[in-house]
Amino acid sequence: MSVAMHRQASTSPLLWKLDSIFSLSDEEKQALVDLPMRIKVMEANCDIVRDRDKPSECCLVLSGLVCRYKILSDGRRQIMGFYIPGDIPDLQSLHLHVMDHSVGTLSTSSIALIPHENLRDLLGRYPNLAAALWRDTLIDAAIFREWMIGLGRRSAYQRIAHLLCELQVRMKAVGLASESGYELPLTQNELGDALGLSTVHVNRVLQDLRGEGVIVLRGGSLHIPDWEALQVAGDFDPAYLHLRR
Amino acid sequence: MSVAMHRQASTSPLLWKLDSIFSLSDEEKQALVDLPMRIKVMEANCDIVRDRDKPSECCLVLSGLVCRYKILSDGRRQIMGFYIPGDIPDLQSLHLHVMDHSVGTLSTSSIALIPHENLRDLLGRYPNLAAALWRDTLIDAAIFREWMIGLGRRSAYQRIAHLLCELQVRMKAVGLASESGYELPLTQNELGDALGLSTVHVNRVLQDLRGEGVIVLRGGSLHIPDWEALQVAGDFDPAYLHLRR
DNA sequence: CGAAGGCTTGATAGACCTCAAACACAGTGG
DNA sequence: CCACTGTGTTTGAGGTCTATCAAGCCTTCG
Repeated sequence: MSVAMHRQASTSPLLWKLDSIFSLSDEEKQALVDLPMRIKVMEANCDIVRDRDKPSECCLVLSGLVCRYKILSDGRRQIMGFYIPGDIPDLQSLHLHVMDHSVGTLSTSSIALIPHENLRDLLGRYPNLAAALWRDTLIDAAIFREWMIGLGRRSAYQRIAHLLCELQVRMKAVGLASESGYELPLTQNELGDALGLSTVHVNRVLQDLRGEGVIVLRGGSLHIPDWEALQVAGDFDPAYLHLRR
Repeated sequence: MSVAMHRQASTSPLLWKLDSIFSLSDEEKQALVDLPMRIKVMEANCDIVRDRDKPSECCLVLSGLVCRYKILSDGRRQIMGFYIPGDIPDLQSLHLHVMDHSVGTLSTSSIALIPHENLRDLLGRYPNLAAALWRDTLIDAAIFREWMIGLGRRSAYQRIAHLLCELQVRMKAVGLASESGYELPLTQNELGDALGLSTVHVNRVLQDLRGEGVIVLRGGSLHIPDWEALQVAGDFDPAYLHLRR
C-alpha cells in the first residue's frame, strides 16, 4: 500500500464523521488527508493521554473503542464519553493545555497522533475546517449535557437504553452500525462506570431489557430487534447529536 | 453617559472573564467593546432562548444569574449550568443552529444580545479572539464533565459543596465574590434541579453543612467561614476551570 | 486443567425520593 | 393595620431504587 493510500485509509473515518456534521470542500478534505500523523495500535485498557498531561498532539480514533474518564480521589471511576472511529477525543487539548481527565482504550484500537502545530497551521489556513472542528467540540459538549440529564434525572433502565441508542446513531453515522445493531465491546463494569451505576445493577437492568425483547446483547455484539421500542425505553431524541439530514 | 462609556460598561464583564482565561491585546479588547449589542433587562424566570429555537444572536450576561436547562418529557427539569456576568451561555449557537435546550434567567438580569453576523465577522478578523471564545466553550464543556462526575459518583453532600466551591471560584474570577462568599439567589428547588436531587433532600443536606459550620447561607447570600473545609467537603479541585494563574 | 475475568444471583443496607403538612416571610389589598 | 396570598423552607413518615457484600457460575485461554 502506498503512503498516499495509507493516509487516505487513515483519515477516512474522520472524513466520514465530519461529513455527518459539516459540509467540506474537496480541497479541505484533501488538506485533512495530507495531515502528517503517526499511527499507533494499542491494546485494550491503555491510556492515550492522562490526567494532568500536557499533550502536544491530538489523537484521532481509527478503529476500536476509546473512552474519556476520570479517577476520583476515592478510586472510583467515572467514564465521561465513548469515542468511535472518526472522533478526536482530545481535540480540546489544542486550547486547553493541561488535561483534566484521561483518555484510554476500551478495546484494541488504532490511533492516529496529529501534532498540534500541524493542526493549528491547517486551521489557520482553512477557516472552514476550524469551524468544522469547533462544531465538533460543541457537539461533544452537547453529548455531555445529555449524559448529565441521564445521570441526574433518568432511571438506570432509561440510562442504559439511552446510551445504546446514542451509540447506534453515532455508529451508523460513520458506517459502523447496520440498521439493527453494532459491535459493543464493553463490560458491564464499564457500562456502570459510564452511567453512574454498580455492575450488579447494570446486570439486572440488562436482563430486564433482554427479557422484554428490546435488545439482544451477547459477546460484545448488540442487536436491536425493535428500534422504536429502544428509543421509547431510553426517552431518546437524537436532536442533541446535531447530525445533518 | 456616552454611548462609548455605555458600551464599555456593558462589555466589561466579558473582558474580565476572558482575561481570566486568555491573554488578549488592547486592540482585540477594543474590538470586543465595539461590538454592536442590544441590552435587555429581564425579570427572574424568563427564557432567553428556548429548546428548538434557531437564534440569530448570542446573549452575554451583564448582571444577574442565568441557567441552562432542559425540561424532560415527564416535566422534570435538569439544570445544566449556571452563568454569571461575563459568560455567553449560548455561544454554541454560532455553530449549532438549533438549540437542544433552553437558557433562562434565575434572578433579574441584564443581557446583551450580539448578532451572530457581527460576532462571526469579528472572529474572522481576529483569529486570537476566535481562539479565546473556542477556549471558553471548551471550558464550558469541562464544567459539564465535572458536573457529570458529581451526578454520577458523588453524594448529595459532596455535590452541593462542590457546586458552592465552583461558583466561589468563578465569581471571584470576575470580581463578584469576596474572599469568603458571594450572592447566590437560588432556591433550594433550583439547586436540586441542578444537582439531580429533590428539594427536600437539598434542604436536609444544607442543614448538615450549616450545622457543621462549613457554610452560612441565608437570604440569597452565601458566606464561607472555612474555604478549606468546603473544598474538602466537595472534593473540589479547580483545575477543570482552566483559569490562568 | 487451572486460572482469570466477566456474568449472574441472593440477601441486606442505605441514600434519596415522595407525599403531606406545617411554618416563615414578603408583598398585596381592603 | 391586618388578614390574605404566594413562594420558599422545614419537618416527619414511609417507600423505592440502587449500592454493597458475598458467593457461585460460565467462558476463554494459556
